[in-house]
Amino acid sequence: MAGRALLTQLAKEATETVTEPQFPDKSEEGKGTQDERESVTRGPGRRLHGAIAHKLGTAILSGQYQPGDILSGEVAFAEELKVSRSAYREAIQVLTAKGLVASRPKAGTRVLPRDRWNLLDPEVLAWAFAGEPDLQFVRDLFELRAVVEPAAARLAAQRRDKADLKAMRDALSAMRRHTLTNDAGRAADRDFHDAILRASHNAALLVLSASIGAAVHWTTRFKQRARELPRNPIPDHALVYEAIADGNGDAAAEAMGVLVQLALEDTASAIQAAVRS
Amino acid sequence: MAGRALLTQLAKEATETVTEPQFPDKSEEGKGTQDERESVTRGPGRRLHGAIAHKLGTAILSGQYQPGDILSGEVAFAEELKVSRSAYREAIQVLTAKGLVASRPKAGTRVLPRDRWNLLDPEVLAWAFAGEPDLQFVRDLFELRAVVEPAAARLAAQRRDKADLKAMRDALSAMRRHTLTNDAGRAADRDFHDAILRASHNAALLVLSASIGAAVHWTTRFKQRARELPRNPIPDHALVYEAIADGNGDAAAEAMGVLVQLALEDTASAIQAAVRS
DNA sequence: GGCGGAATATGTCGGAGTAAATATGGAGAT
DNA sequence: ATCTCCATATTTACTCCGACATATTCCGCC
Repeated sequence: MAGRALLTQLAKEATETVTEPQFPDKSEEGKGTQDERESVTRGPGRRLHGAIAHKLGTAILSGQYQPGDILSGEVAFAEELKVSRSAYREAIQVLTAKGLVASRPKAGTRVLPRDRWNLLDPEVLAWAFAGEPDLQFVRDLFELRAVVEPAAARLAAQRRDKADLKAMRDALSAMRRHTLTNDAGRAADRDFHDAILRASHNAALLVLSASIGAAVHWTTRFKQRARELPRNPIPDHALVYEAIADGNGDAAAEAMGVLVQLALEDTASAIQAAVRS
Repeated sequence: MAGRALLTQLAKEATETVTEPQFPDKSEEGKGTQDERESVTRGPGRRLHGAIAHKLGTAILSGQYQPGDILSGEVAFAEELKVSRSAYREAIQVLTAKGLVASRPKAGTRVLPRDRWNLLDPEVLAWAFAGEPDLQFVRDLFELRAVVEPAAARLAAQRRDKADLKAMRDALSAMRRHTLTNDAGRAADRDFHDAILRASHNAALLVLSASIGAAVHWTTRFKQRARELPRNPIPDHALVYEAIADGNGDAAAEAMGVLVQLALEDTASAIQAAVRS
């Protein structure tokens, strides 16, 4: 049962990518060379099929497998990964549920074309940003924010209740306390945007909060690298809050529009810097 | 092996979900009775775990299981369904991937709160509309359309290429030929909106096309019931096309805005009628 | 060229054993 | 006597294995 070695390696690679996003770990794709340091991190709470799904998902999102490619057969692939066929199959079911692959008897499991992928699924989003992110896709996500968030702010201005406003105030004060230079501050930023989406009282928009939040989180990594944080975002956020509190939908949409626009510019320049280096 | 009976029953139940937006198969099954229940009796390409996922998914979306509820254990539930634990587990993995449930050893499998559900996943959307649809959710989806589609039209006006315009023209002429009274016409309608989303050349927006398209498809069931189709939608659609062809983003967004607004009103009145009855 | 059988990969099954999280109980301290 | 803390027990999901069933595809046959 030497197969356990690779299993722990897989599990470690996939440590907590969804809820607590951290570095996508640069595990170097060590091929067969496995390191037998198992007891160090103990058993990561990760499930095996989740780890396999993560591995295959990132491989697909990074273009390692391209649409139309056919994966090796179940038995072969499972044996190669040193896992049982059951675990491999459950991982494939996850990928299938997210529209990444489809399998049919005799035909094998093939990667679906990109437009079938659920790119807004938080987990898929995490996989997309696990490696080198596609700059074009980052731009697309910001365009989505620029479309959705101002509209959500407008609705929020019309429908917010006291609890919504309190959530925004709390997030705002947390942002003031921690600033955006640390994790707590960035979490507060997410909470603020999430509170606005919630205040829109629209389930369909709220679902996008998870996707947008994930996108924001991953793109802030770029901003960190380029450690120029010239702008103080608090006044802009406060402006959005006050417009929503006043019930002024147009002003809220306008203020949120500039907010996203500024974030886009910051990120764009940060990406430029990253590309240049 | 007498358990097979329930299996085929499950498979049959799941045939109408049509998670393959690929080609709705232009033969259209011809059935005179306007779909109503297109359970074509035949459940061929359907997998067992897919059927179980459908059954549980609809049960959750319909509120039969509420957030926080704990499902019976694997062995018990699998035995109750007369399926193997493997099939049941693979179904659970699908639901987990879509954020509907989460399972942990000893704690069991519990239904997650609504805001963790991937409501925009096409399959989840289908489950949501499998039973009596939530009127509030329908309204939310139309608000999402009202937000996304005009913005997509504006981008499309700036970025469309010849192929995009051709796709729109083809869909438009197909709409003229078939009118919206039959499936072919409605499919052309979907194609038109899909072509616009594609012309925005934004992957994030395009993903919403599948969700929006599914939402449109399910809501049209209401419009069918209320068989009043007073408005001729062609001029409105043509207006959108011309604005995009002209590269006039503002006009395209404006025209698309009224289009969605009209669709919302039609659906609202149809729902009113349905509720009254 | 259409048709039917063989090959092959996915799909399904049942059981056994492992790992993890909760519940339980007891020992010691306050 | 009550509380805290820790070891243990138990329950449940997780993983593995080997076999059989089923559905497609492919190829030879008519």
